[in-house]
Amino acid sequence: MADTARTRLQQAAVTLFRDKGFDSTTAAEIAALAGVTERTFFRHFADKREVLFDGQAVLLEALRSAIENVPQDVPPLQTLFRVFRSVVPILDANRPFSQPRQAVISATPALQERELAKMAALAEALAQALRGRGVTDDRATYAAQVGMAVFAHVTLAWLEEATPSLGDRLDRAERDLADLM
Amino acid sequence: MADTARTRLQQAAVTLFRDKGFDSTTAAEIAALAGVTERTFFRHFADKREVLFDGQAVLLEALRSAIENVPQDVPPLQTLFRVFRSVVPILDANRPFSQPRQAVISATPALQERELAKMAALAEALAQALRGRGVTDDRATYAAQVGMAVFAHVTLAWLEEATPSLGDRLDRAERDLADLM
DNA sequence: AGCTTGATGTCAGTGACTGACAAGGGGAGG
DNA sequence: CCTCCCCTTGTCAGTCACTGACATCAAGCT
Repeated sequence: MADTARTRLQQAAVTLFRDKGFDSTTAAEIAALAGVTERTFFRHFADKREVLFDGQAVLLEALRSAIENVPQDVPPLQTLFRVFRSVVPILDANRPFSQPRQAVISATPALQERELAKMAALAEALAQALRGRGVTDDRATYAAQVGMAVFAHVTLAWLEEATPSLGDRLDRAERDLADLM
Repeated sequence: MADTARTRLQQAAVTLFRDKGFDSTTAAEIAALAGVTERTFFRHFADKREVLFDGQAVLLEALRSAIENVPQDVPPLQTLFRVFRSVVPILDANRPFSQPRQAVISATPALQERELAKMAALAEALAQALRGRGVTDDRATYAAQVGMAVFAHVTLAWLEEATPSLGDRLDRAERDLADLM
């Protein structure tokens, strides 16, 4: 988290996106506010949207490793809920940063699109992990997608409104899901 | 489906994307092949990707109206599966067009991103419809997302490989889903 | 000191997309 | 038949996202 060009760019981006909106801030403006050139911006981030989606990589690794600590005999969906609960502390710690970021995303269709892509990647990673634990191909896909859908919806609601807590919301979601079947 | 500029643009786009790839075909090339100017392309489609995502609107309406014909007392997920089965004939009829289109999408990350966004919109529409039938807010969201995830996965697999039929695949998916819980 | 490596700056170019304005063609009403 | 109007398209100029090629410069290694 040093004061590197990369992190300055990320902070500048959130600030400008929040103040002027995503569409009407140029990559050059972000770079200027961060004290670098536009070219440097694109060296750090593949495109203008990507500047907001770095945490996903961290989250992905957290989820990947968390899944290892769940006994193999726990059924797939239940496994995922345990994994989600295990990353709650991380999300809690990041809420101050995540909240304004999510506000920007929620206000910008182009960014929501990217977020969906990231969620899909996360879901695919979870599915892979489940397959590694002996879950059938399709079932792993379904479990991962269902899990991610719930996880995304719950965290989004929790970023808009801090209470109830993430844990409580997950409990409730798990019950809702059970009712559904 | 007349021979309008719009449809010519769509056909030209699929052709060129298939032959040269999405990234290395320009909007101007598509327009030229369709016999119009680049400006006309962007009058018909908000952006270069959107030229491939028109059918979604038709599908959405089909799903919307199909849901009306399911008795209110059928539980949510089961409702959705009935709805999906009811649009199978439409999808069957469109397979010749959908298949090459999907091949292009599957080969292009930028297009997959857009497809996810369209699916999310479809899911939201289904959720709305379910809420209109008295399903609780969150449960409607979950049911719709679960349903769409399965529907998307099933149709994708079916576009890659025509047999088993869509109906059979839906049956199997429904069973897989039940197992999951 | 000399060399290498990684991050940054500079510059020129391509292509997606937009706004403003003009032009043509067919249909409705006189 | 003429005229007005609307809808679609063409033209042109401009902004901005993004890229490749090359130069610079500081930090660490030998």
